[in-house]
Amino acid sequence: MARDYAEMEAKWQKAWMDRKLNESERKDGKPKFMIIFAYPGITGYLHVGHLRGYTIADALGRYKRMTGYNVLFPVGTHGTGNGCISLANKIRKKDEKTVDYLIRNGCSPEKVEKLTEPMDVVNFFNDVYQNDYWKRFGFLADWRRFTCTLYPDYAKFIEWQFTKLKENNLLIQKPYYAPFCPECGPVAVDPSETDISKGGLAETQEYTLLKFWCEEKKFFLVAATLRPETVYGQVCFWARPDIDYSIVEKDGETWVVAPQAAEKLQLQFDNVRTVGSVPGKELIGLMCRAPMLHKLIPVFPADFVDPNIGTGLVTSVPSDAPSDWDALEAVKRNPDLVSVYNIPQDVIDSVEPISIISIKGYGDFPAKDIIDKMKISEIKDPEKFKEAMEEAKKVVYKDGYHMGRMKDICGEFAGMRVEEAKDKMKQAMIDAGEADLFRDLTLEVVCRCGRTVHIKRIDDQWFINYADQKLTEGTQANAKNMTIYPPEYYDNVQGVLDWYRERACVRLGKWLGTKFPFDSKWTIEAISDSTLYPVYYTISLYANSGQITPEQMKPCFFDYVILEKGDAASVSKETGISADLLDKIKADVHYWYPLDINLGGKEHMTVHFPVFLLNHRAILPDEMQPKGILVNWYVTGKNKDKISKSKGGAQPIPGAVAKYGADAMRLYYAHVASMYVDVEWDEDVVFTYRQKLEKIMATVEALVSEESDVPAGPIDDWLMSRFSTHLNEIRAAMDKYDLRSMATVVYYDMANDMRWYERRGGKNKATLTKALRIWINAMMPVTPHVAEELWEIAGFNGLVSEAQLPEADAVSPAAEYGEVFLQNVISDVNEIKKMAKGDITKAVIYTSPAWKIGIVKDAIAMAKEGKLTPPDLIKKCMADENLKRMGKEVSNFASKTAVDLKRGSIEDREAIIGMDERAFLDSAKDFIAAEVGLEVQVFSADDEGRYDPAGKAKIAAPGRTAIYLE
RNA sequence: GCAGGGGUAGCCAAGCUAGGAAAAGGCGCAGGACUUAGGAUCCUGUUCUUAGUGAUUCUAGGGUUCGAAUCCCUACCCCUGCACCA
Repeated sequence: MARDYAEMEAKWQKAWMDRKLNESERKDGKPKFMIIFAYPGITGYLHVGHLRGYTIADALGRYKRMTGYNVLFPVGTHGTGNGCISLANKIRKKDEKTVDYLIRNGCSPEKVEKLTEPMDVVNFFNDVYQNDYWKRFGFLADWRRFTCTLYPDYAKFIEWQFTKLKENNLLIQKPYYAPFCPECGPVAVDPSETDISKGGLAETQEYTLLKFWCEEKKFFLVAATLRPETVYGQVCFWARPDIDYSIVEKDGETWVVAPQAAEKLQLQFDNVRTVGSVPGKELIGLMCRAPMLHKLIPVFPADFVDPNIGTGLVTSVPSDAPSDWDALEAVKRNPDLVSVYNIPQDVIDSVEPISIISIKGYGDFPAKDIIDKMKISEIKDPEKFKEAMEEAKKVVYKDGYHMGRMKDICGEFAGMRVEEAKDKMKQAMIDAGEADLFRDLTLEVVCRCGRTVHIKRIDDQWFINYADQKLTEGTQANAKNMTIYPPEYYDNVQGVLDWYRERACVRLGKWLGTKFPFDSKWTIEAISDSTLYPVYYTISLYANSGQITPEQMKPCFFDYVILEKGDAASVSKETGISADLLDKIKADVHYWYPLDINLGGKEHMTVHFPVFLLNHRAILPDEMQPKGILVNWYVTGKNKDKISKSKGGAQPIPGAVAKYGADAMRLYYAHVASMYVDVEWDEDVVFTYRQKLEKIMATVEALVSEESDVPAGPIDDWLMSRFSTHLNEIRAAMDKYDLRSMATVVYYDMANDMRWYERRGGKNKATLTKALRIWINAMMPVTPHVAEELWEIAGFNGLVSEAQLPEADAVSPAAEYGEVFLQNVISDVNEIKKMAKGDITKAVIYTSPAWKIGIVKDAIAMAKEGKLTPPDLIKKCMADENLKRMGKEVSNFASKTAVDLKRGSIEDREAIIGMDERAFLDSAKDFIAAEVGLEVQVFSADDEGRYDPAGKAKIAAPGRTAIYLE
């Protein structure tokens, strides 16, 4: 049967809106629950992966609604940064890829034309996120409170937040080295490439600049190295003969570096200027004095040197650097050295590798060893050769760092571990004026504007001092009192808070965001303006409705409504907001806060969540500290990588909803795996969830349209007990926010029970009505549209989204046990039937003899007194003359019973004993016969006239029938 | 490097913070029912063995225990985050 999901969804979404279910109002005295998901940054269209966490948040909110809470689930977006600026720029320039991307995701060409201003982009995506994603998924979010970090009222809130940080002495200034675009200012370099167009994997490395004095020319050749500990192994120096180098003046010294490096130096040091240039080939053959060694070494030509990396000059340590080893071998065979550069042969000959570091598993020259081991000399393809060299470098560096020890030749550093020597030698050379520090990126990084990004020193950078000890400890203490899932993160967050240091909180350049209130040349950066914001959702309602204006939202306003500082009259006077309204807002803030759950993707574990906690601790009082954090893992692409929003290719959300229906997607997210593992996106899996839902809908429809009304019997008791059990399971699971377990119960266990009830002939109207009310209600959090539809079909009043989940009745193990027993009998018969040879037409079932029941009863009684042991039980049995006559059979059974009872629960055993198996099976005889396809006879093992040709009956025990087939 | 997570049957995935069921559930596969064309539904089965209560399994190897997928140790392998990125 084809269902129009879109129509069904729209119908119920409208019904919810009409009833204003999503609009959360303070209800004094009613318990509240406030949940948010970490709002998304506006970087383009979202994909099916993002909806995982959002959907879970909505489902949790809905669950809380149906269990007595007044729920607030607000949403917003984060537009800070330059994503929207660059997107608008690209659109303005009609960048083909960008336009394509927009159109492919459903933006009309006319609309694309209009997205040329950053705020247009912001507003466009704010609309897309709310209307095309969240509303389509049926979220009961309070849209009236929607906020965006670029709204003027939000900015007022951020200004206030920073005022508070400053008052608390948590803002500090110090120099900082940042990736910097000459056009846009500092940029974020990270794999998601939000700010940049190339080089997201680049890292900032700290090089040691080594100064080599060249007496002949009166200048320093300056090399950059990552391994200052290897200076004792320097034997020569590499320069590119085919490029020109720059001569720069720095603090009265003359340095030679590649022109690219000269540019970078100017960004990181004062008083650097380029004063001339020198061709690389003129450097070849010069002798220069190596730092630390204080020995003259020759400059040799090398073409592996990259002028874009470091200084474009390299000191050579062939013993430990594979490329140096390789280049040295090559240069020694190069006749140009003598003929072109006039280097004396004895100088060339004197250059020999020096062994300086001993590493377990390597010989004197680790560089040579790794080259041999990886058989790099045999690689012909230049690209692959280069890659192999890189790999070799990494391996030998890493092994050297961890396992290496400095050899005796290394002066005062001899015997030290490399890890330790590295810093000490670096510092020694800096102190001696032979070295300096320099930072560079490992890859070329290009800003979204097209300019190349370099590291720049920024002197007056503002930081939030997250290293503050009191703040850290206070935050850690709060985190210990919070509900944090998964449990690993509960433990882990303590350590994360420990290593949190000062964090840059503002940046220069053209960025969207709030201006730094103490110096407007700075803009508050993206992480720092998204830490305390959940509390703002309690206020945004009033700004959005125009009851208060940004101009009125002065610090004293926030002080009053959030921190309860000041008095209404004077704040009212200063802001122009009526005292009544001030008090109303204040009451709202303190009704909804603290935040109960902040849910976000796992990427937030070391970024957003810690600063979220820290800022709350820094600014808000104890009673407003957050209560919970939930972390969700990703939906990944086929190759286990995160589905990238920028790279496209992922299923656009509106298409997926149209194809599978919102509820199938919701069920998929809730049930496909634990929240705490990554899931590979697979449309076929979503489809099976859709089928599952359709099956359930068909089942309910069939049950509702059932005409007959069979009187209630044991199977009705069974179903009611099962549903009570399930209600308990649901509540237990949701106490741990375990949506997946809850969904298993609702969509699988309960569905199976309904099917079994029907199979057993259950058709009692009252039972069905009660069961359906529970079942459909339990579906509401995960599949609200389907639940509403079924709720209506079943004839229940109102909206299920407003209904309260019934409390569980008492669970009856006895009522549940009968069916378990029955299923065991059937599966045993089937099992034996499979094994038996020949035609089987009849099954004879024997129930336990009375004496065994008696023994179990005795055993239970003894167990309850806590003195059940096999010998005692046997003794008691043997006191009975009738039992004694059966001897060994009795003692065997008794000891087995005693052991069994120690494991299983006594309640279950009592349920078994409490049942008249014979009567029960008699009543179910026809059902068994139909299930196994055999004629069925039932006897008690005690029946005198039983049919028992194989003598099977004696095997029968309570809970376990004996079976004979023929 | 620093910090952390994990290896479960053909696949996905529970269970493993409280040790006691060949190991939930789903998918896939096989057989059957129904009855038909739908990416159906419903039963049954899906380690080996066997007229059922047996044997061997949860990366590998040790250990603790009456008993371990679950606790401890070792090895191998995989993965994640790491700060002006939300």
